[in-house]
Amino acid sequence: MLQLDNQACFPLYALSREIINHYRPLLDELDLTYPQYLVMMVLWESQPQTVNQLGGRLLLDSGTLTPLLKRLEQKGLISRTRRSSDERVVEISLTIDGVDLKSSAIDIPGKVMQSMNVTLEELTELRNVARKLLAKTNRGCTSAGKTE
Amino acid sequence: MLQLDNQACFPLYALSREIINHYRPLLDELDLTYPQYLVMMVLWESQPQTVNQLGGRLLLDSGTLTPLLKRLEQKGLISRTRRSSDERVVEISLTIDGVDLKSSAIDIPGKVMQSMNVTLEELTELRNVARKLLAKTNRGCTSAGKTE
DNA sequence: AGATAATACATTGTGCGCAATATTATTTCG
DNA sequence: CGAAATAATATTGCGCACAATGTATTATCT
Repeated sequence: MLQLDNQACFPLYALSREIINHYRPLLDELDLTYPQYLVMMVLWESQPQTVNQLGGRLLLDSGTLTPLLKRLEQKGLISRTRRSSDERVVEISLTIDGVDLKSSAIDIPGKVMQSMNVTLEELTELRNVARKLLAKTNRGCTSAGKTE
Repeated sequence: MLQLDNQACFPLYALSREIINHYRPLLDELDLTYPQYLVMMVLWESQPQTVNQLGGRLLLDSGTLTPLLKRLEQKGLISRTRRSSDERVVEISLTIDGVDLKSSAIDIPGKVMQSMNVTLEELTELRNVARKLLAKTNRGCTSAGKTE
């Protein structure tokens, strides 16, 4: 019928923005945007990582990441250094401040859940549905998933 | 654990972008962006609508909509006219071309489903989960739903 | 080794999203 | 009625996303 409510994509698009809006006041305290927070989270998991590795994990290209990483560098949270054995590659490492920021971020997911007034079950359901479809449409890209 | 894969928001954020990326080549043929397509869809349902009404439906504010609507106007798909009985309000109507474009858009959802290689059941599940959470976090805003 | 291709990142330009603020028009209230 | 409050849209500025292109650097292939 080509109606907004019949589309699967619109609720997804709207909900994604809505959730990020709930992150915003919490991330403001850390002086991070949501994409910057994602990059930091990936680096808190494993470090250092190349721009390519970050992009593979977050499904973002250098056109998005390069300026974002420069901003994180300016904030003193990361360092960007060319790999000596391959000057094409830029390795992203956390600074002390970058590592330390994790402790301030640790309670953000809980607070977001609370402010959105949703249960863990609902979020888990959402996550599973989204991950399933993401895996289908994005063959291989998230494959670096030795995270668990 | 503050890991990317534990977050509900990241798969949602990534999947939302991923789906929109599948819309892109199809929308390119209509010279529409995804948000522009959403606005057109809302107008195809009901017309005319004020900027506020569109924003309430799509959860977007005038800071996003005003320039977007100007671009749709430039393309000759909509007209923007101040309501004479209340000069604050801008009414958005479809032009003939705007109405006609619907027939070219009618088969987009099916093509997207196909290109993403997902089933209708999966999309329905995704839509229902997303709508449920959207309704919870967004009390009242989608209430203008006389669309069914 | 030298040309060609491939790789990794950077740059440019466009269009969102959103906060903050401005502008104009209407309501409300004393 | 006139001032203050409210409402609807517009403007400005910043940071993504993404396409297209550019620039080094490394790999490949005679």
